[in-house]
Amino acid sequence: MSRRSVQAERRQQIMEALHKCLLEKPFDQTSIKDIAATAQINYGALHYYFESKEDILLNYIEYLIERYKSFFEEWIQSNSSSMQDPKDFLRASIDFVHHKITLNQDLSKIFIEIWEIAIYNSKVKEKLQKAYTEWIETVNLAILKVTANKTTAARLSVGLAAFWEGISLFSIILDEKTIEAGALLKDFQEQFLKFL
Amino acid sequence: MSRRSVQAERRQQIMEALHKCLLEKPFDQTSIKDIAATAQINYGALHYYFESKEDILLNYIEYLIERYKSFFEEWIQSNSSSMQDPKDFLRASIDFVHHKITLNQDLSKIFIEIWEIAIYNSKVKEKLQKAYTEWIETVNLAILKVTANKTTAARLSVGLAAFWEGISLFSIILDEKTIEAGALLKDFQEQFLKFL
Amino acid sequence: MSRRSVQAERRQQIMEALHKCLLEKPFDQTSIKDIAATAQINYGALHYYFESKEDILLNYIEYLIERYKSFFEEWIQSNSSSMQDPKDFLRASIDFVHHKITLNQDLSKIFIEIWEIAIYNSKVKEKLQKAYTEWIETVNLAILKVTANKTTAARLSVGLAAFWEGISLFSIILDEKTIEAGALLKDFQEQFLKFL
Amino acid sequence: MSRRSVQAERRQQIMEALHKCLLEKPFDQTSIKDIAATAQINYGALHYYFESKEDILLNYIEYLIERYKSFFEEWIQSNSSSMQDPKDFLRASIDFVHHKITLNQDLSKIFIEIWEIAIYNSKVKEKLQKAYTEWIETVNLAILKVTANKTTAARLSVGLAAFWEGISLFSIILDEKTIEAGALLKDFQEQFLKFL
DNA sequence: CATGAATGAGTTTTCATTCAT
DNA sequence: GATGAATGAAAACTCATTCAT
Repeated sequence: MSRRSVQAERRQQIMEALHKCLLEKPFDQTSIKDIAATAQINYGALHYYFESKEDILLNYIEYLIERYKSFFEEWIQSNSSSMQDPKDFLRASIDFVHHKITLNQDLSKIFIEIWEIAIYNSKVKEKLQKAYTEWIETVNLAILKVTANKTTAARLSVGLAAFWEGISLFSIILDEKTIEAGALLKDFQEQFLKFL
Repeated sequence: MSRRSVQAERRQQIMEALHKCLLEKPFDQTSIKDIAATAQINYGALHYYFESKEDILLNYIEYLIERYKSFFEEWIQSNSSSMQDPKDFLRASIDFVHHKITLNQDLSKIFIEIWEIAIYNSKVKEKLQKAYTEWIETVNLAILKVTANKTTAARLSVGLAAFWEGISLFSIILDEKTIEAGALLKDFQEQFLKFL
Repeated sequence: MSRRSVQAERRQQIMEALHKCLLEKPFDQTSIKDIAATAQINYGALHYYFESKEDILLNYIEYLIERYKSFFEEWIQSNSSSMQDPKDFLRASIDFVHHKITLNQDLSKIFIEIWEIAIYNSKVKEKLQKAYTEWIETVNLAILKVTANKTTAARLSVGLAAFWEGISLFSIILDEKTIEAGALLKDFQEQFLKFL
Repeated sequence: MSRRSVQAERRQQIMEALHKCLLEKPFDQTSIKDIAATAQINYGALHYYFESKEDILLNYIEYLIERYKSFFEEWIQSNSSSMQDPKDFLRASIDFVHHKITLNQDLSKIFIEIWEIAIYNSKVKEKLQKAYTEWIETVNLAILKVTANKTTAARLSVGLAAFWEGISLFSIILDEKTIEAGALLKDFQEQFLKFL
């Protein structure tokens, strides 16, 4: 394997290690040694692949966002041709988001962690801003395939994203009985599609 | 001043100091000395008034929740008599929530901080669960004054709370231009009231 | 009650509180608040009755030694007249020492604590020196009632005291099976009496 | 020097530093910084080589016991062949114990420190139990070479060890004039050998 | 006399980072 | 490139003692 790819491989390992660590402990309480041990890499070497602990985090956030972006795009690619009715396709897309993103508890946990860091760290904040802005725009474009009203689409896309975000939060901390997240999402989805 | 109230006064001071600190730094990066300095209290004394740093946090969360609960209840008390139409009253209540809670940026920041801690700390998680369950129930009762459909009310209350939570998150990090939070909330509010 | 006796009463309470505390924790790990709480006295008041934590300890050591000295002397007083044969009386005295002192586990623990402090604290060391010197002299006088040989008596008294001290140590830490302290003491006692 | 031996070297240094420190101050009053300074090692590094302060102590106790065990065994090795009469050999062995162990004041001090810690710390207690049980067994085996009576040997070995322990205590705190430890030990030794 | 609030030095421990090998 | 030894700042927490009320 070339140097380049050894480097890339190691960085990938470290990203995945941080991902695992964040499921256990907040970033602040995760030590460089924890990450190294999880990645099965010498802890001194982390500073060879990344400048600092913050640098690891910043790269991780990009990695995570990229991962889910391409995950969603791949799904779009492989499903867009199979459905004729744009409304059906929108419904299927929303279903995908619900199950793979909104109700993905690990992901939700990690996103809260990132939101929290973003509040006090402007570099992280920027990355999060960019990601959510793009995400809302993606939703917007999807809606525009079903309605011609730009104002409505813009507003709905923000509202929908916000609603998903809130459900994602609730589904981690509240009892499933209290929120019945799945059914609730389904209900709102139908109302929303009717509305268009 | 009596001993009893010195005690209470100091604890109050400490709560407010932590509040200020959390607007600047995450809890983990806020040292006991930071809190003490902000409260203008000797740092050793913090362990006189509270058992540990975690104890301060737990008390703070209760204090914060209690503060906003009574804030909301007071508003209800002083406005419930002035409005005849329950729908008007619901609209006014929602307006109050939007402006004083959902779009209160300081509060939103601190709540994200608490959410994050809750993920890894079960005591904090319990407190948050209780607070949100009560909050959703409050919203539910308000809705039940306007509709007789219990299932709808239950689901709407969770959905509304989640939507507010999401908007609250977005309003801290995203550009006001992107989300136009105020107008968005207003729009959804009207749709929502029409729906009932 | 007069002031004098209130003062004396409180000091007595504190001595007994320290005694209880030392059965739980070493002196260094016993805080002034622990002692005060055990004595059911305000912790600030301890400095009214004693100058410092060390002062409490010094007084306690004297109190403890005095207590066991008079305990032993009272026994001597009430039993000396009932026995004619000095050898029988010596045997009975040794029995008393074995059961009430050497094999008194609480006392042994506290004495190890005091020995340890004495090594590094000259004031405590002095008190311990005095107490053991007197103790050895008491044993010496008892032996002299049975033998006329002064050199033998002097040497035996030190040896006997040392042996008791060692058994006292062993009986706290080693299994009763390993040392069979009671039987061992009895055995040696008989050898010792035969020897005289 | 290899990494492996740097590790071992440092641990050794730390053990010796604690040994020196314990001659000055009790363990509780010896700070991690004191030990580090004595070992001429950075204080943060102590936690690199040992888990905690208690871990250092536990390792030290093992190190100390091991040191004296092998010290004694080496002496046995090099002297066992030169003496024909087992009684002479026993006498010589006891002489060795008297001078190198019982009357070794530094060692006695440190052992009192360890005894004291053992009372309140079960891990230390275990180590001490094991060490003394082995020690008594060693003495027992030595006596069995001179007498066939197992019960006597067992009892004598405990008694002898206890006596030495007591003399060791006394020799630290009492005046040499009062106890004449050397002569006393010699006397008892002869009585003891006669007895066998 | 009694109370308990306040002080701040001191403790153990953690950890990102550096750097010699 | 890889390793792990070393550094020292900073954290939470404890506590004897003082002193105003």
